[in-house]
Amino acid sequence: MITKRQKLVLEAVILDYVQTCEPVGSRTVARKYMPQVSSATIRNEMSDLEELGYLSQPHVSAGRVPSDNAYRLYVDHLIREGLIDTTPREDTQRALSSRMHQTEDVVQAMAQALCDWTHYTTVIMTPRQRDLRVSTLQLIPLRPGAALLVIVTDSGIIRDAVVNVAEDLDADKLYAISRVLADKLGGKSLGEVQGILHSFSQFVEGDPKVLHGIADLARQIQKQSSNDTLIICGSENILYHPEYADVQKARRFLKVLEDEDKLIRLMRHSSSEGLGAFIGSEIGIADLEGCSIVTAAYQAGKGSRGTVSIIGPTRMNYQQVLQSLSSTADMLSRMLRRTT
Amino acid sequence: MITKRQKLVLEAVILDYVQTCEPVGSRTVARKYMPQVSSATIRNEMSDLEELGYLSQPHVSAGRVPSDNAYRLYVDHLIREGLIDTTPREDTQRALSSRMHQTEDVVQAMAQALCDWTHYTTVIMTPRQRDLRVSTLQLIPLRPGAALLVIVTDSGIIRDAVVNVAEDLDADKLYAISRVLADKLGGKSLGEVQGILHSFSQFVEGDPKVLHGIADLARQIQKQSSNDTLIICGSENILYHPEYADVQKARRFLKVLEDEDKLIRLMRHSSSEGLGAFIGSEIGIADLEGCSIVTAAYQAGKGSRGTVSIIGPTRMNYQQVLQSLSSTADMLSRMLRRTT
DNA sequence: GTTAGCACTCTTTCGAGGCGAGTGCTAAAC
DNA sequence: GTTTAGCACTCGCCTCGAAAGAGTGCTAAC
Repeated sequence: MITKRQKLVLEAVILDYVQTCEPVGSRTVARKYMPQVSSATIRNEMSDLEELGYLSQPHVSAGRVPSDNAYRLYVDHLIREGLIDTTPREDTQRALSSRMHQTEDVVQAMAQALCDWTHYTTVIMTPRQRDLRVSTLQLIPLRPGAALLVIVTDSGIIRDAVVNVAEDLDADKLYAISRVLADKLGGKSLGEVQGILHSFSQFVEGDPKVLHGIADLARQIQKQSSNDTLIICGSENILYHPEYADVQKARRFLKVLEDEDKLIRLMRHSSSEGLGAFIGSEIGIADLEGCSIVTAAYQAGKGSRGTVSIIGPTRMNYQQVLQSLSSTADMLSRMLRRTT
Repeated sequence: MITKRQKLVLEAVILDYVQTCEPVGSRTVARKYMPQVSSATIRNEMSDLEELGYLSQPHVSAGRVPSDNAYRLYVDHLIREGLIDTTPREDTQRALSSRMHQTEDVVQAMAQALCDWTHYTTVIMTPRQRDLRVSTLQLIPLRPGAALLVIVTDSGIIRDAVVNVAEDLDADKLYAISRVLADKLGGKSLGEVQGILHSFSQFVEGDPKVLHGIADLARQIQKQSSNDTLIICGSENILYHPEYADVQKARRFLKVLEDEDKLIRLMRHSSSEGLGAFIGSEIGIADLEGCSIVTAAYQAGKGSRGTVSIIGPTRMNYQQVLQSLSSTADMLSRMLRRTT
């Protein structure tokens, strides 16, 4: 077990290291954080903390650097002790109040606010679309043989896809079909919609071209609903941090952000609700060595969960990040419930 | 006037410098590009070229580096002599053939292909939306008092906006209104639509709430149509180039790309048709020092012009870039004409 | 248990010296 | 008159070594 004073020393090291990105020496801790004891005492404590695996020395005559374990302890402490204040920041609220109606614009704006404020990279995953429920849908004529299918879901997310339809369908006929479809499909999740559409094409009698159109539509929905959407914002922020003074490293970081599938898999693994964090090697991606990912889950409609997360160097201001994420997730949940 | 052989030397310096990013010495030019003459001869030519302002030396015992003027000469030469082959690359065609119907997806895919292939940053400006013509439109009920307006334009670009409508309008009523509106507005440009809608709200008698909805709609269209859209792709590619080994510089570069307004103004100034280039200081943005922007214009529908451009270090493979841009613009023009 | 003192280690910084690349100039050759 | 060989000169870059500085661990005293 770790003593009270060791905790204090550890916290001091973390705070100072987060600020300066330089190994922290015993004298610094004593002077800036714990003036009541001498540097020699701190030195002893630090030596013990190193043995416990919470600190390490880049080299023998340098100060100490917190380990992944140290950050873990610190973050768990922050979360458990409820030191996170979810009051949203002013500018996030301003972004929201500028009366944007369309969900995805709002999410985009929040991502932007988040990464402006934290100077890290923001990734928001919108919920798996198969879990979204159809609120209404409509077919709009584009050109002979093609129509635009617009699906409005319960959380306000709008999806559109171009589908092939029979050549002879005009606007009125498409509208009639839309009404029937909307009637049958309203309230169903996008996942269910596929199955229903397939059974349609087996049982309904009618123009084979229309049936072809319906199958096409099912396929499009399948395609649309099977992937979650990621909104990535401020990836260039990584260049602000001295850990990434090496361009090679920055490039590898940005490369990972391009691989959306990998990120999505990662986000899905994050703690099922509330706040969570992957610290350093916990991420399990070699190219993200030295990074942490902090995530917060939000609810969109019933049962479908999205995450909002921040990726930055392990040496990260966890307090600030947890706070921002927490309030953002909170607002997102409230917003997306509102439109249900 | 510049002699034939000076041109050859200049071209050799440019080609070698573009490849290596190192000052080019006389011996290198003689050995690799002009084995028929000696390095001393090249040395004399280079000295003259420096006097003419086409070459410069980073320091006295280094090789020569081409100046902005040199690139200008070279690019003008390439364009004027018709050395640009517009045959599209295979993978660009593949991206297109993967049957994407929606214009914006196609444009996105082309941007991606372009920056994968060139390793520079691609910026595509879609045409000013006020010039787009309405093909059809439809109002879709979202919730009481709000509807989604979907406008399909002649070039296949789809715009949607949430508008406030009277509370008592159900799907059928909205559809009826849509038909009337589509009838009145079809073929008009988005710019004209605003005016027409305003005159509506003065002359049509009816439910004031509907009128309010129409005014709201006009405002939304105004907002949507007044800004051009930029698609930026591969901004992190800049990190691949040794000029940007300095993180500070890379950051400034990425910062400029975030300022869309500035970019749009720049794109608008580019040569009104065909190929054009801003080389180095011609750009006129301090933070883009050492960069060039090459642009190609494309037509989308009648009268509305978009540009596709590539931003990279001044030391850029202009031949390749001009070629890729030219063929991409060509394909875009053809594609967007098709859907008219 | 805490602290002062001190020897020790290791990085960082700075300057000197040598190396190499490339030039400009001169004089000779074509 | 143009081209070429030869040579002295310049200047950036690399390496090496010494000095400085930061921080530790240990010991002995409080």
